Amino acid sequence: MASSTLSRKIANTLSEEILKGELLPGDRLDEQSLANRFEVSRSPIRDALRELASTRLIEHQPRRGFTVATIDMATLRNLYEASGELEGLCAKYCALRADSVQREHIRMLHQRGMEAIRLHDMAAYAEANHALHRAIYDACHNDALRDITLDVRNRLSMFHARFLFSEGRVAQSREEHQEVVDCILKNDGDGASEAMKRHVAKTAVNIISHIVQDSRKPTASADP
Amino acid sequence: MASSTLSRKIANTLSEEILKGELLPGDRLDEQSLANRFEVSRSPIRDALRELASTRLIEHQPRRGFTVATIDMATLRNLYEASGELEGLCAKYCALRADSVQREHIRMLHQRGMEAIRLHDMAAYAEANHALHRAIYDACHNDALRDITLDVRNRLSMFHARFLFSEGRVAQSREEHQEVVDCILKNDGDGASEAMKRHVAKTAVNIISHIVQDSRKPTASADP
DNA sequence: CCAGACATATCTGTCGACAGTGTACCTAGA
DNA sequence: TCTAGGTACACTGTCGACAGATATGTCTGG
Repeated sequence: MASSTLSRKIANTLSEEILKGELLPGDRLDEQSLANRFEVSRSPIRDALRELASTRLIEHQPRRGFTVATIDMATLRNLYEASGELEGLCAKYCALRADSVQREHIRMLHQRGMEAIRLHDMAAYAEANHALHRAIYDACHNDALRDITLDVRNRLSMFHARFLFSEGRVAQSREEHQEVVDCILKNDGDGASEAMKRHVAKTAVNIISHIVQDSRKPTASADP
Repeated sequence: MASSTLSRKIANTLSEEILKGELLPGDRLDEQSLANRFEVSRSPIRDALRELASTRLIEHQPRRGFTVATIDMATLRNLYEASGELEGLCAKYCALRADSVQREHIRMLHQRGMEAIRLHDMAAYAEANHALHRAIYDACHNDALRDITLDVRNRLSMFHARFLFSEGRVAQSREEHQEVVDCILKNDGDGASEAMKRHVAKTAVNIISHIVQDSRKPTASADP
């Protein structure tokens, strides 16, 4: 996936690092340091940062540079609310419009997730989970809606990249997915929408409790 | 509203020109020409263009520069569908959460629109219409949802900036607004959502027919 | 010992310049 | 006259440099 320009490649690299949690919210993105690291001048770095800012993964303050996006609890709740509604919409239109190939693909991805659970492979489950959600966006037959929904999902995923699902949560998540997939395969748009909204809401509660718990830990300090 | 950096000012200026229809879809945005026009170097122009691209008002193709965004009919329909759902959500949450000041503001803006109709002042109506929709986004008490909805609305408005509402459509629009506002003032979330979706859908049909009609006109060609 | 002012250093915003690529025009041949 | 090839131009991507602004660290006074 070699993009043509340097800035595009750099933007992709930084994007992945943020989504993987290698760059954490609040981290400064220094133009000079990045220029040194990628062995280019500041120009392509600036272009890449502006491009990344468009996805809201990083923030820009005039004369203060770029930082990996941070978030307050209120915005996090708002984003999860929006995400639930958007994913619900995708699920609804998916149930009403997906063709047979797309339905089979969704069924298969759900099964792959269950297989990962059986093997207690949490990384594989996270992968299958992500793929399932994406397949639903793709099958809603509305590219604009798909793009918006995916942007919100990415914005959220960068904040819980470092939290692995617990086995208990995964089992619950599987059941919720089951409902969504059943409704989609039955062409039940409203059912799929409601099931997906419930699923996202429960995920939100789970993640938010993790974050609250995490923020109570004392920050690491250098002891002599 | 003087922003601190040159690029921010330039981005705002260009954004307004696109939204007003002074720059039309497909127009090339030449870095050199813009640099000459604003009497700056290409650097702040590049920054401004990248920033504008984040709103999807303009498009960027590597080594081919920036152009004012164009759209095909399928994407237009998708955007209107997404817009209807998003505005419906804003209306729902607005009906459930708006405080008394916000409700009064919405009622007032609706009345201002009706006053504009009585005076046959289409420009004032367009202004009041836009203000009413924005007030509803603001009162949904979810900034993330508001931002997403506004972005979609702006993306759409650049394509019908040059079509003035007909008197007939305006009268119809007023009735649809009445339904939405009534539901909001009654705290009827689902009613407001459905009314708003119907309103956007009818607007979409109206605008799309205008655009189809417009595209059938022969394009102006230089006759010697 | 703490607070505030000053000086230093780093970083961003902006500028001008060069090289490579894409486009358009012009010419030559069928 | 139309097509194909080549050439020239214009534009974007990238680079290095300078000036203004912000943040940091230090010093002095209370």
